[in-house]
Amino acid sequence: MPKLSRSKQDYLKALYALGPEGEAVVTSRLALRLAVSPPSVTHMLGQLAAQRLVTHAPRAGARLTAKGRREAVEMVRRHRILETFLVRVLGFDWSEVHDDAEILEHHISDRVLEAIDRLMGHPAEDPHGHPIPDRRGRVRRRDLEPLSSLRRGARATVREIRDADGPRMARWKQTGLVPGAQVRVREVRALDDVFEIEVGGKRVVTGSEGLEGLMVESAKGGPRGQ
Amino acid sequence: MPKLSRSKQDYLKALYALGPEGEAVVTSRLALRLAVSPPSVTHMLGQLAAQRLVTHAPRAGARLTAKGRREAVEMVRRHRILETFLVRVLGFDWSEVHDDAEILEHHISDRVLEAIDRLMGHPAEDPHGHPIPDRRGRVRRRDLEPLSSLRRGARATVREIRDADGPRMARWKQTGLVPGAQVRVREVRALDDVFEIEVGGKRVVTGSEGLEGLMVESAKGGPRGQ
DNA sequence: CGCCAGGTTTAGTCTAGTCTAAGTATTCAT
DNA sequence: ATGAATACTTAGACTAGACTAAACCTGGCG
Repeated sequence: MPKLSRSKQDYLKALYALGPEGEAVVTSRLALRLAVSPPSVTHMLGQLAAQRLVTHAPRAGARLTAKGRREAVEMVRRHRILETFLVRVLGFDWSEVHDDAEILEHHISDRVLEAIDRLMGHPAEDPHGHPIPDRRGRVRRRDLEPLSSLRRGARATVREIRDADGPRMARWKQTGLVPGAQVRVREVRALDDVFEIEVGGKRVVTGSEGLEGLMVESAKGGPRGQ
Repeated sequence: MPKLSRSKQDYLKALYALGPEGEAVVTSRLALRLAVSPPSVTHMLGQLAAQRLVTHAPRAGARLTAKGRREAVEMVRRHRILETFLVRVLGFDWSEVHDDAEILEHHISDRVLEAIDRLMGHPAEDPHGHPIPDRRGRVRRRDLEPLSSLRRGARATVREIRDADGPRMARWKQTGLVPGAQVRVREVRALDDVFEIEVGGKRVVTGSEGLEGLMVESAKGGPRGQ
């Protein structure tokens, strides 16, 4: 089994991000995500299919096989361990570690990865709140929803930051929107797209656009508690 | 100025290793070192010359320009910082860190490299005893000689381990031949190539072959004056 | 003084991954 | 039902970096 090229690893990762359970993903969506032309995607899917990492029916999109998913989850594990390392050990801010992890995940050997993981005591979550798959590829799944989908009065806990845009994450961090933060929705105005929430006693007003990627866990007991 | 490809970085590093002060290095020597065919070397030297990183006169070999040497020293710095990190922080043995550093040196960003360097307090030497160039590319030069060149009765201190062969380094380490170790030459028999030395009170007998790459600093006042 | 052996360079090919241009299939609206 | 818009695939070409085969110096020896 030849080791996968960086490019192939990237395709599998993208496929996993867009269809984690083996849902079909169409060419253009993949092309967009990987910043590559559609023909390149078709071409690469052909190769991945030949290696039984995906199935590819013309015009019906591609889906990960079990084998392909294993590879993808492995990359996710690497990425998250590296981000955690960059933050916890090297002291970077979690808003600025994505790109370095993105490169290193392809080049670090298993032994170095495991040594880093051991050094940190096998963390279960990365700095953005994402669960880190274990060595056997199992991912703890949680039931989260976008903060922007909450209704007025709802309370919730921020769990994950799904984004790769540094400045935006830095802004969230500054306003207290970090994993673990308690939030309450004070006002939702669909008309002019205004979202007003309370984070640790502070009021924050924004458009729903500004919350894209913030995933929360709803507080039990419904929107009218306490 | 486009960043250099991994391959180009490797060529420059090899050129530096074989002719650190800009001495001419012939095609075949480079080909051997890089495990690549001679035509590949000629081809690549053409490109490096076009970028003013080397000068290349047909059949006279190539030599690094100042610019090329800067790049090469930068790679050496990266390599040595990474090896130090793998040993000091991740707990690897110095006999087994070369290969990982070899890959990572090409892919780690400046900011991560500097963060690692800071974390370790800007070490001056790597685990094999090699000086780490500073950020401006200055290398502290020392006056060392091969252990195998010492004469009977000479005393010296081991300073550098110039090798990339893991098992061999592990053997040295086990017999106490590590940077800083004091050695005394008890016997040299050129005829049957036997070298008998004393390391920390222990006697070690070997062929001169088995000492290739061990660099020492002669003790002052010893039999090997000047 | 010439010629052979060696290493060096030229020439042409291969692979992986990308691209653009053009062709084909599907879907949607009239 | 048919044509237009959209999306996917095919075809062909480019790049970097490697390779092999063959041509080309050049130096040493007869």
